[in-house]
Amino acid sequence: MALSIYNSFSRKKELFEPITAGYAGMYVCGPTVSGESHLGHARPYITFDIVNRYLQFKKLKVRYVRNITDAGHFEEEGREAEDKVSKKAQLERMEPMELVQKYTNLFHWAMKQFNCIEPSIEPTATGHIVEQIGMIEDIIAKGYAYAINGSVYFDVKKYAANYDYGKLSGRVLEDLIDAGNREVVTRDLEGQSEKRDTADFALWKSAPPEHIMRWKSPWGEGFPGWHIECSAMATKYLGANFDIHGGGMDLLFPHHESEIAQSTICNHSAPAKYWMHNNMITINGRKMGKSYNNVIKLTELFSGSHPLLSQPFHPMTIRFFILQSHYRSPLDFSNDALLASEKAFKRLWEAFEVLKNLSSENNEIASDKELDEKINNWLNEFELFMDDDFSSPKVIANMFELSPLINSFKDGIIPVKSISHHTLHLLKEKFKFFLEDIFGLISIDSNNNQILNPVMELLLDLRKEAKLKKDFATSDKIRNQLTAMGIVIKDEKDGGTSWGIG
RNA sequence: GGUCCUGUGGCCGAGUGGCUAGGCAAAGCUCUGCAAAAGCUUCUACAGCGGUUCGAAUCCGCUCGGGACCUCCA
Repeated sequence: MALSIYNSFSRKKELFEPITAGYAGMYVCGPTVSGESHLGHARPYITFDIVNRYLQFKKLKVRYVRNITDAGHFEEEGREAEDKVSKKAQLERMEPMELVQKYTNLFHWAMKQFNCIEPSIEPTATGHIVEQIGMIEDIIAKGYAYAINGSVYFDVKKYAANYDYGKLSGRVLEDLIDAGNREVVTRDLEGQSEKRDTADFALWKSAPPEHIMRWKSPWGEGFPGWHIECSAMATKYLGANFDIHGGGMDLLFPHHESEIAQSTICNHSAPAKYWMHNNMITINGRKMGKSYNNVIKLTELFSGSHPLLSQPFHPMTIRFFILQSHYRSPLDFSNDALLASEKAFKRLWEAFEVLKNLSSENNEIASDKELDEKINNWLNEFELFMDDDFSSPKVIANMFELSPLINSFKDGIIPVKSISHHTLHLLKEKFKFFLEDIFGLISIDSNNNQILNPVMELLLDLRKEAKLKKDFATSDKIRNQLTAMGIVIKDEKDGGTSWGIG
């Protein structure tokens, strides 16, 4: 019953104890909507969807906040750089909110495909400029930030002198400064020279004349820094202290470290009690990311339109693929791995469908006590495994242990009476609950076609008649042609026939 | 250069010092008019070297390989 979560802050698994009994506040860093989401982005949102679902199962009232980063230094790929210079006619120019809207819509669509539950609040950075400016003013007033040339920077050196800077990421300030001085940091950051120290980060950036996104502020026209938006929105909707802060491992530094610094100054404490970070999706061992030029967009996955893909992949296949590994392990993408997941998921789902139709009247006593007990053990482990830092792969392994048994019950290889009706009931209940409600998986089948169903029934009837007359030429013709069309026929042990696409 | 992570069978992936994770692929068998599906069986691995221990994939050290972060990044 006790849920343990690996806390990146302590680098240990810790018992999850909500700050306020019965409630859980969770903030997850959402997408930057300046481009299309790729497979790597899918992981945190699916991971924290499971966390959200599981916390609710633990009888907690969850407030799940996931932001949309729609402010910053935006450019859309492919568009002319000069678009940014506002000398074109209104309709020809790139309207920032148009870009943001396009990718926000696409993101929401993808989340729906993945069957992710919507967050309780999905705040946008542009909708919280006032709060961000307020927080920056507070930090300046407390002496931990300075304004220069219309920009505001956080004074990391001063912060580090009084607080534990780098605790989350295990970083030492001196190393960062060294790195900066040694010019290991190759990228020439805009405004780097005006900072007092290379380790300082921007809270507010002055916007050059051609910059498309700009707001008025006490320091001139500009736009907010990346880190402050999360701090401002998290504080507004979850308070100074909340339970879980989540995101990808790559956000640990500097993003989350900076959030801690900002919140510590404004709210006198680090924002979250538990920090959760999912690992990266890799491709040929390398992190999938824009800068590596190795991304596979979600639209490409769903449609199969990428040179590395042999076919389209259903969103549920991808969800299952992600659940088959632990969220803190790196997960290597490949077409073969996805094909394997697709088959595995189909097999598991078919067993689940079979299970729904099993019944064992009022069989009070299991004739095979050992089997009955084994099944109960596997089922009990579902929750134990999830309690252990959301070990979804282990739950899935147990489901695969149960699948051959379910199929054997159906085919009569093992009599259903072997287990008590109580155990069967539990099996049905837990399988359904964990598969659908916790893992959020839904049927991949598209068999519910109003027109196709009766047609298939007719064809299967004709085939059955032919088989009875030993007219195998006809029965095989029906089967083979259907196979060629991508419809698979399965003859059941009881004489019936089922069919499926793919 | 610094900090951290990691190296598991053909492939993907769990692994809390002692008892077969699991999936995909492959092979054989059962069932079947033949298939498919399903069931059963086989394939027993932990980068290398050394150490701790009654016992190590799991702990420690070294070597080699891969990766992440230090810069926008899920």
